[in-house]
Amino acid sequence: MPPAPSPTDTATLRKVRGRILRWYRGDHRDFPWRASTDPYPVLVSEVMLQQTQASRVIARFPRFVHRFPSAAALARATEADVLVEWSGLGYNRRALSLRQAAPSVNRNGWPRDVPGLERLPGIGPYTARAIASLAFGAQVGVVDTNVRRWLIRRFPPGGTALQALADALAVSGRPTTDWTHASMEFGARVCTARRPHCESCPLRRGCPSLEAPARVPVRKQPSFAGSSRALRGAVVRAVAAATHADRGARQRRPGLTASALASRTGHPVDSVASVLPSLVRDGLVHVAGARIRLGRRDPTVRHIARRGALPRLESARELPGRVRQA
DNA sequence: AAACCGGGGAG
DNA sequence: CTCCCAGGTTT
Repeated sequence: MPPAPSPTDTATLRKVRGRILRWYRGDHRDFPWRASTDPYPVLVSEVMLQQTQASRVIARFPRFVHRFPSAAALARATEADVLVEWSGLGYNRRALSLRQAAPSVNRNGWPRDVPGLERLPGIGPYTARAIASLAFGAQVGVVDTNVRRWLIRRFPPGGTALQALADALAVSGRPTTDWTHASMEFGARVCTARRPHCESCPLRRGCPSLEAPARVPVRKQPSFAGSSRALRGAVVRAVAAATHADRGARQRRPGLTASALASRTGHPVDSVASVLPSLVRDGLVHVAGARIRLGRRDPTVRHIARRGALPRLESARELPGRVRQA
């Protein structure tokens, strides 16, 4: 007698995949980052989308790729430029990682497999698989918070790791781009976190969570209001805004004093000062004299300022490299 | 494993 | 108000 079919046998997986794809092709949102499979815009959008609602990325993604149209352009930009363009998106360290990844792909080309992609700064298991799948057509499952939720509800923990389950669903012998978008969008719009739309779900038939969908716990976060993260964010935003304004005004002494920062963030100067060391350590700001400036200290600017003269053109590559963190 | 890292919108 | 969001890095 043959063994009972596993709840995750091939036929079931194919059925689930087909239903979600059919649902997706019938009705899906039109995001700007779905227009291209070029790895650079895919990378930019996926980093922006980390822990950030798609609705908030819609307006920012086109601006960013217009300002920095290629990995080469991003590599040429200063950290301050990138932070200004990133301002307001949150998790500012993402912008620095992205900026840092650019010269790497310029020198070495794009890593085409997941392990290679994961070695780029700011790219973890999710983003590496998203790029591999969306830009290079790799048959790998992409598990974001939406996919994780619907997989757990449709295939309650049965010993199969979520990643393996997602991988099995992705293997179809055909391009994975549609499936990857569909899988995430299904979780975002149908199998939602709070009140899933079971009544109109394409996976109604055979779903063990039908009508009694469990809450799938997400990583919990400390409260944001009044936190040091909120203060850090306010400081970086204020410095970025001042930097942006200085560019327009050809200001020769960019940056803000601590008291100006206190005034613009509405926090006591002591509080502002208390978060500066961590911001400096992260490379989000640096202190030049009495002013707080955006990004890491630029060694070439320091060199120029000290000598009071422009360096010769060919000496640019001999200038000291950026100071490594201790 | 737990802490840290933004900010905003939905419920 | 709480919860959640196309996560990653560091300790």
